[in-house]
Amino acid sequence: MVKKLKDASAEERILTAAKKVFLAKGMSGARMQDIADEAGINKALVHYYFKNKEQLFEKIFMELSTSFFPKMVAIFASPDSLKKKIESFCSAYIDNILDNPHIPLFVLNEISQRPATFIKKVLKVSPLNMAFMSQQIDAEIKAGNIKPISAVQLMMNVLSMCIFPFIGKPILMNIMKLDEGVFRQLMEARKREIPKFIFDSIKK
Amino acid sequence: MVKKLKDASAEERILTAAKKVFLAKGMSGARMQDIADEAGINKALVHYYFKNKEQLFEKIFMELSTSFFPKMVAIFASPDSLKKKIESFCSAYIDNILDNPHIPLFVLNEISQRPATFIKKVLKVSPLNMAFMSQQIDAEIKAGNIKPISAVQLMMNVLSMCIFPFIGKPILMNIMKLDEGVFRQLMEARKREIPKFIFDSIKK
DNA sequence: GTCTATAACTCGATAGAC
DNA sequence: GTCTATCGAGTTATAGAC
Repeated sequence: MVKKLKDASAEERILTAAKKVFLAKGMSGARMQDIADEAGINKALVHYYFKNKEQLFEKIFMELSTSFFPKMVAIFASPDSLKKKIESFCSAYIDNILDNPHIPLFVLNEISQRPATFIKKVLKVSPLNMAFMSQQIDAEIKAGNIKPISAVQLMMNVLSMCIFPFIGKPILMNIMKLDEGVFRQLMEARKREIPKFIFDSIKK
Repeated sequence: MVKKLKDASAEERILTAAKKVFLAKGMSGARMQDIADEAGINKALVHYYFKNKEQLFEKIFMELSTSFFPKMVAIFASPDSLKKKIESFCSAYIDNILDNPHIPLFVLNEISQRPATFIKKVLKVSPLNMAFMSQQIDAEIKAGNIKPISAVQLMMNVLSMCIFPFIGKPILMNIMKLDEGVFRQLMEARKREIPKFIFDSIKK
């Protein structure tokens, strides 16, 4: 049975609140008081359930980063063609980010803040081996199916075009005179536009 | 006459130190003590030259954001062909970021934190009108020089591919097994690879 | 202009009543 | 399990000596 938010346990309400506050303000900008207020409970209770801010943050960070580094393995390790994989990835990944557009900036910012602390933890939970994908690209080139291109450059292009618009969203909306609705439509369209753009570039 | 850092005035040393500390930790993570230490002076002196943290931050933020939103106007408003402009932009802009690779994440993060506060200020100093560029793309399509593509999507692709690798640098280096030197080489190569990738895609 | 000392305040964390 | 009250460390900012 699905509980309403107000009926959720204190612990669940804290986690939901912490996710919202950390996403919006980051580790150093978030306040335990903000989280308690957002959860509608007392600050002391946050410490009752989670020993300290760091531990609560890490729990939220791991949860959010597994969303940002999703089960790409499933897509990338599949036996599909390169084209199919890139199409699947762009579509699934943009859909994924559309559900919570603040995750990319949050995750990349916190990782940049403390790479030694987080990169290993993140990649342990979401192993992201690009070697197979890289080999497949090289194989397609060798087979004469696509034009020569550096596999790393191509993978950077895919990731860049899918993720960056969400990171630069406020400024992009402003300089390109977009409103919230149009921005969303553009991102929906990118699920098809990016693969098209890529294969127009590398097809022979 | 160019002064050495140690000989620079206290005010200059504070600005240099503040730039370094804010870039590394952001507004909420930076400490006035960090800045004083980095400048090799007393904390009180920072307040003597700059009334408070907010004012010092804003000065640094404006300086760094004018580097992030550079004189694109000069490039975009030039009478050059679309191809020439995109080549010029990628080359100049990637060179620009290579000089201080932490600027993009810093600027985009602080803007996301307080869009209402900063977007107007930033765009007042660095007016970024994409309308002309957009019109030129549409004109090239109409003239039959390039394939049909949404101008906004194309501009997003250019910006994404130039900027994103610097934002995702720690994680990209890790999942693609790159070291610092190889990363730099890849970015140097992108100055040419991105325009090539784009025009392979949209040329007829 | 630069420093020491400290006031004023914020915030994470704990003690202890219920 | 949840609350009120408060401690104590850390931080911004100021006062005042030199």
